[in-house]
Amino acid sequence: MMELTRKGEYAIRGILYLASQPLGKVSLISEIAEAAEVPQTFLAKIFQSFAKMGIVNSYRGTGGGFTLARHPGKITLREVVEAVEGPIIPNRCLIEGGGCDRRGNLPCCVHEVWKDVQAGVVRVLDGVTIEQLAQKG
Amino acid sequence: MMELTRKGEYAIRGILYLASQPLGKVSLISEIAEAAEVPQTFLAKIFQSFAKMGIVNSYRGTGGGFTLARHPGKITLREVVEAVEGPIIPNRCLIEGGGCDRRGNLPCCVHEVWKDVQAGVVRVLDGVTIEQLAQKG
DNA sequence: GTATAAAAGACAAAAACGGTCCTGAAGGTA
DNA sequence: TACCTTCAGGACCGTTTTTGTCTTTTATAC
Repeated sequence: MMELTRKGEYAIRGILYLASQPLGKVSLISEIAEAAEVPQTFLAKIFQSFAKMGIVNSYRGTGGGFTLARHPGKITLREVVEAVEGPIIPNRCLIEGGGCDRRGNLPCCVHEVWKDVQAGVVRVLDGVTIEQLAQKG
Repeated sequence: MMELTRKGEYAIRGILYLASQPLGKVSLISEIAEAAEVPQTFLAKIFQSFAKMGIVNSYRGTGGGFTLARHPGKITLREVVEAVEGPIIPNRCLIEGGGCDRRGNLPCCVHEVWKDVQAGVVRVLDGVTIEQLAQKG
């Protein structure tokens, strides 16, 4: 249960490669894919998501590629994971805005527990930057 | 990401029904399914898992059915969820026993983070019993 | 213009999810 | 013994998600 998919795994590997490069250096997706050992076309999709979320900048044409959009110390693991996997939601009932009980419009009896789980996971992932991860190697 | 499946949702609903019944009362799967609004054959599979994990007792033949195997205050939400969804493992690397780094037999740089996530989730779910949930519900 | 590189979308195999159905086994009951 | 009840176990099946690939388009540099 609660398992990260390959996409999330690849996303982390890809962004960590960028973080390991000199700040501001533009990297090709082919280069990142090779270094991170991820299928190139799949990684391209992942980096599209990153670009949309403002985690990386993308440049087209000759000399194009990707750079981090911010200092790696300002990018959290949570952002990276959520960019490709969507928000961290242990149960649908957290989306339905409190009307999750089957007999009415109140929160179900597990609602608060899922909120606690969510908060716990978010706190851990928000507490780690890709700079910290990159330093560990 | 990290979403509970229907199976987990149904599992909780089913066990909560049992917890709401007089202690020791034997309930038919058909009765539980109707009360919990879950497809009966599907719920039957779920209760098979419960029985294997020692959460419920099952009895066959006339007068058979299911009872809780323990007092509801001694059954945690974690047990219920894990019985049907498997162990809480945010990343495969937690299974591989430390050899998750691509360049060798060491833990990867995110390993400790996943351990923290896992520990956090487990702590929350272990802190809630189905008795507590049943009282609220 | 032309080469380069990312963006976007269509497509597809494989796995997981969300069930159903059927047979068998175990336990009562007459 | 025969029969009925109830759970156990496995086969099956449609749908969705995952894990990609491939092709076309768009933006940019030279």
